[in-house]
Amino acid sequence: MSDGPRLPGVEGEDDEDRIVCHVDADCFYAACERLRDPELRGEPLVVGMGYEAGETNGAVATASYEAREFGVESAQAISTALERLPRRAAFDTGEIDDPDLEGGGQRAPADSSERQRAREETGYYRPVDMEYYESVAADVREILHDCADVVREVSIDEAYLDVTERTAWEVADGFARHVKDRIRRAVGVTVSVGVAPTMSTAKIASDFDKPDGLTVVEPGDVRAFLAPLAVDQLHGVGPVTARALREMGLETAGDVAAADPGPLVDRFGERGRELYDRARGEDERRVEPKGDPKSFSRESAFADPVEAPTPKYDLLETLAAAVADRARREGALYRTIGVKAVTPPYDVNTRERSLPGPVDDPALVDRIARDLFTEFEDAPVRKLGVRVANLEFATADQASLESWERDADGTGTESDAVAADDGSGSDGNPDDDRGNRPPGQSALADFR
DNA sequence: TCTGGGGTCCTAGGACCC
DNA sequence: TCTGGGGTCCTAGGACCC
Repeated sequence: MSDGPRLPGVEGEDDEDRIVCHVDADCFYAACERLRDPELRGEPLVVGMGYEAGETNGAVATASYEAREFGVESAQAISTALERLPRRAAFDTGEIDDPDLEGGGQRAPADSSERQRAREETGYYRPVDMEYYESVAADVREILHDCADVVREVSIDEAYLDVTERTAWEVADGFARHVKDRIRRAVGVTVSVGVAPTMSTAKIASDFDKPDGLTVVEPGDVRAFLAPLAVDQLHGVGPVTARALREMGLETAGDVAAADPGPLVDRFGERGRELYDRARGEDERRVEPKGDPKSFSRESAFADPVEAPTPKYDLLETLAAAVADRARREGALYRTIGVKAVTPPYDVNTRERSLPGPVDDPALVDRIARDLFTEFEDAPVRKLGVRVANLEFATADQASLESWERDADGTGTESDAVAADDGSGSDGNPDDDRGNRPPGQSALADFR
């Protein structure tokens, strides 16, 4: 950047010194539910995905800290969660009168203080309501963008901020406090914040003191901060890698940092190198806004494995339509269509097919998904998925060029280009583009 | 903990090309 | 004729993240 002379070796050192902030909302889904229903505040609360009121299907998306005390954990089956933390509603209606004896109504009514204690061993269950959470997240996002020059949103409840130009190490603590306070006052949810010179350390720092945490790790303290952490605290180390590392005698980030990187690379490939670097607090990644998505998918599980073909094809059709619709609303063309079939005990099978060129063609998604799925037609299936990938987000210019190219060789349809025009998809009505589709199928529909 | 849903990235083998 | 090497694309699976 600078035109001035630079000493070799220390070149760019100052330019590269960043201040990165990782902001992570605490139990975000639960916090949102409490926002619109204050009765839930301070109570054990479980938000379930694939869960419907009164049912036992699905998995825990978020458990409040109060619910975690009963052993309810993220990703747990709702049925398991219910064993540990029965429904408050069931208790209040007298359906159960002792959480330890769910379903056993034979007991004599307890006295009121005993009853009160029993009641406290139950909790609230709510189904996920993404639309509402998105609206809350949008308010948080607005504040984040106001607090930093560059923001990378990682998920609905998590973002990295490059705040190098907004603060300095000496006052980073106050800066982070300001971000937290603004979000709490304006939106009503608490976030945990980690500040560090790299993305990977900032991420760990935000997790360090949850909930409502604030941890600043200055450049000189990074190694000492990371050293005592268990290896599975490192981002990218899951159960499999953690076990492998322990087998190599590496228990903590400090052990990894002090290890010979050679064997790590031999065992884990490129990831081994990354692991080694991250454990040492080295991470060259810059905070950058998130680019276009790489794929869209929809999947759904059966309550029990299904063998009969018809319900499977019915679900497949629904998923295919939903994925194609999503792509169209987002203005994406796709060149690869795939299916996923999960068979007992839990074998994940994927099949995919790439097309000669990018399309927007719901009928084709349906046909290819069916075709790829025939292999599993008679197999017991617990879960199904449809995916489109190799996405292309055409600009208006590109769309007309594409249209021209494909019309020229006779393999395209005008509707592909029309649907790809990202200036038109703003109202999100999937039916809008239908009128532009010529009768019959696109030429590519003959591809198989 | 026997299992939701939506993503990303990496690896490895085979096909195919030059 | 049984033998190079490099590059890219495709597919399936796996690990991981929230």
